[in-house]
Amino acid sequence: MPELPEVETIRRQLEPLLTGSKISSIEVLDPLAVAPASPEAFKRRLRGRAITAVRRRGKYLQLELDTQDTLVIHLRMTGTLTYLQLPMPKEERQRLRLLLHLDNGAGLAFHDTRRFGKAFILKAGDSQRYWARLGPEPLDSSFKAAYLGKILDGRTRPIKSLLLDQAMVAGIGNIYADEALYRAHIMPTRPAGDLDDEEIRRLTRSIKATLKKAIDLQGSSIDTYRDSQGRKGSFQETFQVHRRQGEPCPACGTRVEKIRVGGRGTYFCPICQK
DNA sequence: CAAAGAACCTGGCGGC
DNA sequence: TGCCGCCAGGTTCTTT
Repeated sequence: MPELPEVETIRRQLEPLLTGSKISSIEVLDPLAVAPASPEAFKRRLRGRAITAVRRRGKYLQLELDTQDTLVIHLRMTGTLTYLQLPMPKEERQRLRLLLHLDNGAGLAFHDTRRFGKAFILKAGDSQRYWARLGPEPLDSSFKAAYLGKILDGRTRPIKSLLLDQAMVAGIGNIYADEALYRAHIMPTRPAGDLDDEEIRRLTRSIKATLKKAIDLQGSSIDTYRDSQGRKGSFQETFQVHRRQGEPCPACGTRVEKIRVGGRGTYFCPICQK
């Protein structure tokens, strides 16, 4: 579920709450959440550590530690991170995978219904290599039409599949790929290498504008996404096409269609997008 | 090497 | 009401 805007929303909320606080103890309720590390090894590297910074790269949240290690968390489809006062009410321990106790009496809870989410410790020496796997941040100034044009060149995959490839651009997922392509008036199925310069410029601008607006609205809550205080985002109320099959296109009134692209449900306006 | 498909999990929903 | 298949915001491994 959570894409760049959702993870950034959580990051902004947690940064002032976590920076400078110390992890006093750790509960690993689901070993799968920290696998392939053992719960013991995971806890050993975290216990007693202070959090020095809260950052984000793509859809990954990074809690930097005073050891120079980083606690990395990926929420995948259904993960949530909640900041709360301890002890937790019993009913909130449903589907709890991980709980960090902080020295100020608060806790950071990682819930995850589908159990795809992961938490792991990245050692300082492995950091550079690990993050180099990802493409640039789409909101950075380094993400320009010239870069996008270069990576699209010669590729036959649908443009949407390429936007979802984290090695090309980091942080875009199914929601924002659909919304950005609609905004750029480009069909999700277009072979990436066929886009002309004007379309590439339009797509670059659309990606940035869509993600910025989504951050302003605290992300999208279709089903399970919640921020660090358990609240929903509101960008879903502004969806133009995503999850709106059969409803009218906001621009021309034509019914929004749904197809499958790269195995993912894909929504578009057959008139406005070329 | 690029691209497509399956696998990893759980739960909700529609159809029968 | 019960069972079955399909679908879901993501990533990674395998196959073609």
